[in-house]
Amino acid sequence: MSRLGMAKKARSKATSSNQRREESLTREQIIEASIMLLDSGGEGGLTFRTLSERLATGPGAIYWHIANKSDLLTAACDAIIARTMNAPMGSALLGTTPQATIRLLALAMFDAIDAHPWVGSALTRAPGQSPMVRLVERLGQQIRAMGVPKKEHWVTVSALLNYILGVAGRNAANGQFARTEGLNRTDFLEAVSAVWSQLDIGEYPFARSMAAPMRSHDDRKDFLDGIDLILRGIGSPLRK
Amino acid sequence: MSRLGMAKKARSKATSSNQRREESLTREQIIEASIMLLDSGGEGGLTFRTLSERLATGPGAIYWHIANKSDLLTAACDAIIARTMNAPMGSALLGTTPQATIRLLALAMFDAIDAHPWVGSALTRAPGQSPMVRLVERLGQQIRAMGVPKKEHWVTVSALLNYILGVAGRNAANGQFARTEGLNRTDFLEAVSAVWSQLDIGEYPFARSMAAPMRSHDDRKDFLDGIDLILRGIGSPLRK
DNA sequence: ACCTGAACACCGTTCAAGT
DNA sequence: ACCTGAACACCGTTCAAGT
Repeated sequence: MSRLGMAKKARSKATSSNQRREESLTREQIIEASIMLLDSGGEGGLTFRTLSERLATGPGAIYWHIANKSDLLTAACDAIIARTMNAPMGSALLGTTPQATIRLLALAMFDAIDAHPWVGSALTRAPGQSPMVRLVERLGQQIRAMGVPKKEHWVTVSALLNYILGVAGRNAANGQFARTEGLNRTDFLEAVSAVWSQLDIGEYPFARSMAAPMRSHDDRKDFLDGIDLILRGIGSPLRK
Repeated sequence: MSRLGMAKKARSKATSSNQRREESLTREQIIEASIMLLDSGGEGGLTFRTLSERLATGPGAIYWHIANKSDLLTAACDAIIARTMNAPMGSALLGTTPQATIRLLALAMFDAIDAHPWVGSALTRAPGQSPMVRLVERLGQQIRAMGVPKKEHWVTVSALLNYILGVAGRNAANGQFARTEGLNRTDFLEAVSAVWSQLDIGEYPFARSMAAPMRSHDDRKDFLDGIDLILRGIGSPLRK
């Protein structure tokens, strides 16, 4: 569309009349375009062909700047996480308790993954890489501030991290699944709730009883309640 | 290989001389073969072509019994979860505390996802479907038995579920990632730990301090410790 | 140094045609 | 009712050839 034309013009203009400007494709441009494609088209929306169209080049050009698709996904994911962890909530955090800060961090991640659902699965596929490092660092500093003994740092950060990524990822998957079926999230939950409410009462009594809360629940609120549950566990003495 | 030949012979023999035996491909056969392919070749190992080779048919035949690949993955996933939740740990569970039962259930899931790493991501992509129902039911019955008030059932089951699937999934992803890089899990953790230990100390002090525990930790033990952390939270009174 | 774009070896899925 | 297998419209990735 016009976007393509503009990109092409901008680049050729830079090449012809502006020497100091980056004349060539940059890694950042590629990642930025990837994020837009992932946001609008889901995981399947990012293709070396659509991407190169958007950047007004050939598919081969991208491989000069990026190793492969997995590399590209990790980089896009990292960009989102970096933005989220460095967001200007910084000042609001000072002076409150570490618990409150953890809640804010968790909520920021929840909202980021909600806005960029593909981040959920990308994070799982890139263990130990830079997106994860950023997350662990921010959570860890609050765990330290809470006075959790060093021996428990690893378990504590792992419990929080996995809960956050687990719920946020599942929430995002709900949204994507709903979109695939052509429903909005409310209608989707309505539909799942309807199915659960008709489960065999002898075999699935508990799951059946979850149909009602599923229909009326607030994803963000429940997410925070779970964080509180874990924070409570962190604060409690060991049972045995 | 010989397996292919055998399958072919068995089916043609059934067709020619045994009337009551299933002459045609069944959904179960397809799912079973899919599980084997997924186990040995990872997510990319399941292909309609490899699958139909293994079943000694054409790719089109599978579509008579299965809607599409997503349907196939969910069905394979459900088969694993069903087996895991109905495993003969049943008798050992009676008479112990609900907490102990939850630990056993969680560990069974951890081991199942460790043995079938593709289950982790398949579960995320099929929210609200039958695999999930089975899990929620088993966990929920124990939550009831613990005397958790009804109002907290939803949050509690969601916290446990997400922790279990989150950690198990991440653990499985570690294993797969390592395999892709041609390492075993120990060497992989060693490598990640080495990278983390060289992070900038000003920017990532906490993540850096996690390098050591990452090298020496026991995945299953840490997983259980996290479960205990959450169980502790469930047992504690609300803070405010 | 960076880009082009055709080519390769795959995918999931469909569908006329068979039995 | 169930299967065959060629065909379609895609993928990610490579690589000779260009500038």
